[in-house]
Amino acid sequence: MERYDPQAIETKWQQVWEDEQAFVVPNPGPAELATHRRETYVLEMLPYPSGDLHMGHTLNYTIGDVLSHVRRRHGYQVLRTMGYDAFGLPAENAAIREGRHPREVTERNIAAIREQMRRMGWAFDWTREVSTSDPAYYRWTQWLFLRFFERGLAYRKEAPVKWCPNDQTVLANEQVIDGRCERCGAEVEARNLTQWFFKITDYADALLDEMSLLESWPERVLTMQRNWIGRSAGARVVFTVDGSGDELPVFTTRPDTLFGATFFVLAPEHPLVERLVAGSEQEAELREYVRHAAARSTVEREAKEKDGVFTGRHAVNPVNGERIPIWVADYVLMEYGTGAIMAVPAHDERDYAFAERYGLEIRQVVAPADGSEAEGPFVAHTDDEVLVDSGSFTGMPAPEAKQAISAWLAEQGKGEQTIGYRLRDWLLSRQRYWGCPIPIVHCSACGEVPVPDDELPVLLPEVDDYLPKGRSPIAAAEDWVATTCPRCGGPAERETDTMDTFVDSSWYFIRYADPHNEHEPFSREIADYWLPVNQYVGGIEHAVLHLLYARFFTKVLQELGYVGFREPFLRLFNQGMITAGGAKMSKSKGNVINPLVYADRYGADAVRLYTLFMGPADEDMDWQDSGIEGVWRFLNRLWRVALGQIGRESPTGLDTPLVRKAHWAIAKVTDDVDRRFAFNTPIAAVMELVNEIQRSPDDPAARFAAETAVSLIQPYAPHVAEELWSRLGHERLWEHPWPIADPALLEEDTVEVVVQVNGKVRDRLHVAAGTADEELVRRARESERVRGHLDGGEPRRTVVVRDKLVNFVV
RNA sequence: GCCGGGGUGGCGGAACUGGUCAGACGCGCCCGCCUUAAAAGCGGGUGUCCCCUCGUGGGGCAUCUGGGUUCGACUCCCAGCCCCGGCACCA
Repeated sequence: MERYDPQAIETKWQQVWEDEQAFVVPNPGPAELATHRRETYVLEMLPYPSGDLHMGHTLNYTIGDVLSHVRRRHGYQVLRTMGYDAFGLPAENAAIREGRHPREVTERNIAAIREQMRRMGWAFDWTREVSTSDPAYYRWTQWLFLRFFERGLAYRKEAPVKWCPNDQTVLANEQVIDGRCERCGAEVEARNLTQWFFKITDYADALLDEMSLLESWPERVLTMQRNWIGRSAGARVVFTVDGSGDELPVFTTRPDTLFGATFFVLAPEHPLVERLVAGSEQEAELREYVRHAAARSTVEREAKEKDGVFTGRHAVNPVNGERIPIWVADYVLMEYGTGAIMAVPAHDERDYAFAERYGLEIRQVVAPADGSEAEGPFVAHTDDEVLVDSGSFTGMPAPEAKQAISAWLAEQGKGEQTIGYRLRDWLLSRQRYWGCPIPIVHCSACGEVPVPDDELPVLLPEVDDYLPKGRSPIAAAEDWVATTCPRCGGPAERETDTMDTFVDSSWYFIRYADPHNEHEPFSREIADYWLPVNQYVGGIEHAVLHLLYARFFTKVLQELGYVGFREPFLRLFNQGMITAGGAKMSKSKGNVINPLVYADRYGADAVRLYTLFMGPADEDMDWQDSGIEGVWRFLNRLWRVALGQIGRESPTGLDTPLVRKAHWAIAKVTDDVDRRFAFNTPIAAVMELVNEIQRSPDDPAARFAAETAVSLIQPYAPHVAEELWSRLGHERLWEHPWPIADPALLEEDTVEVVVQVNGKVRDRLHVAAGTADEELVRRARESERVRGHLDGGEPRRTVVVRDKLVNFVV
């Protein structure tokens, strides 16, 4: 018999699919737009095009492939394509290293990864491919930016960044180690830079509340997004600086503890610090503390013990006029709330630790209603607490006091009830070359002026050096920077920052619907036809940023009238990580598994099959070479079993054990994929079927069973399935209707009923399905084995589950 | 610390809404067939302990630990231990 030769088979069918445009799905015509076909959109996260396809991609796209093949064969038009998140730092670094243009590096990598993806046989509509670094794409990223700008959702403000004075570059938090630059070791400085932001904070509530519109997202992702947004109800309370009367607003979730505020703390970055200490005896010490705090990484700030410096000044508590000392301490963050807190050491652990260290007063103002004493900070927060030592609010239950004190403050004009968020605006400026240019012109007369739509795209200029030198590398292109103001015609300068690549990937899934549109980013009709995405598949690492930004973009686009939906991704599936030897794959560990190496040895089908057979796709899985050999053997067995059926009859209307096994497998595979998102157990089911066929050479339904096995394995191993299908005399399995299990063949005529005594199985009965309870009990009591365990006594109780068991309790 | 997910044979895992002696499927290992031999393939066995008249025998114990609910628990509840992931001076 001819041997299974995956390489030849895979090359052959990949060519057929390409020639036949098998997975190309055209956009609907005007008539179809109105009626809506049976369509669905399966999307996998846009890959960054590094040169090599890795295991994460392989798992991601194989899951998507199974889902889309099954849906296509259920009769859906399936939109599914591929693209590249092609801007970004790695290409820029490679370009610097290799002395080439980032575009060249990126194009080379795209060509390589595209080839590798084709080698794996994934069914994408390649005619819809997009690349975010393509001017035909980023033109529309710029166009969308301008719409955000017009709406006041893109704005500039000064924001502190970590700065390496030696490398002349902005550092991300994770690039700062012990206050020093990760690369050169220079002491990091804080620096203020005017940068672009998106006003995502305006959408904090929508991003939280509209989670209810999602059909099925993993709970852990929703939780992470909720925590990230961090909404908490509280009050704004305005303290004042004693003497100057400067206002010091704070945000607190515990207005009920206002009478317990015994000191006040400012973040080191707080703008008022400078003025408070100017000329005081604490000035030198404070400056030193502030300078040091600024250079510290957040990680370091968290790890160290709480410390701070007294400013010598005092704040006035609006509720009782009390003077309390103002300290500066880096446990207060400028980014959250107002950058200042009222410290209530009796009811907050951090304030308590600080107060203990510096001997500050600790005054309890909330107590359990039962009068019990608390040790340390009393932070317990239950509904049966009452206020003590709190002026006219004394004795009031804490929840009520929160309202009452907030209301009182509002009356006095000293505060109000409010809501705080952890979420901050999205800083989108990057002082980098390889990104989408921000289409803004700075004019000394007119200010920030948008580049007119008909001048888009603003193309990246050519420069010699991609290293940042205290400003974006683009700034070196002086001829490009110098321009005229679109509004007044006077001399002006182009914005030289580029956009965060998360902007590029916040709308690509809509572009996929209408990728060649030259007049607009996408047609609303076509977008609304395909979207929202029915099934999104990707890694958990994007649980917050990408998914949150894409949700934000979609809401804005809906409000601008460009799309008719509020949420982009109705269902989300997060795949687990594939490890090797129990450890995350990394070059430094030398344990990277290259899927292409295995595809060369065992074929792409075996690699696809094994990545899903390893375990539940949403959990981490460990790669084992012996495992892929197992699926390789299975494919060989399937090959022999199927070829053995060529020329054999396939009578209809049979009811044999193999027919029943085949229908069982159909039901199992279909339910597992469609309902459970389980991809490992369907493979096991087909294995069982194939084993069964092999053991029943004389069953007249052997051919039917073999064809069913081939049909069911197609979404996983499409090449070998297609080859066998064609050798069995059929064609185009990829569009052949998905098999349907016959319910009559799933029901068993006779069932095995277990007979238990006190929950322990003592015998088994083979009876007709649906046998009446009384009959079951009668037969069970006749059993020798059961009688032995009943000891002649009468059962105290008898439990019967029809078709399953009889349990005697004695 | 908080949030989320886990803990089942030698290994990866199955058991979906509490119900057929838990362990499908695959790996590994053992025995056999085929072969001059090997590879491949095929057949059989494989949680653990005990008893025996050794068989298509009988029994005990087993899903991290300890309790509980139930006729019946891998599955539900309580307490604890361990592992993985995420977040975190968030006021």
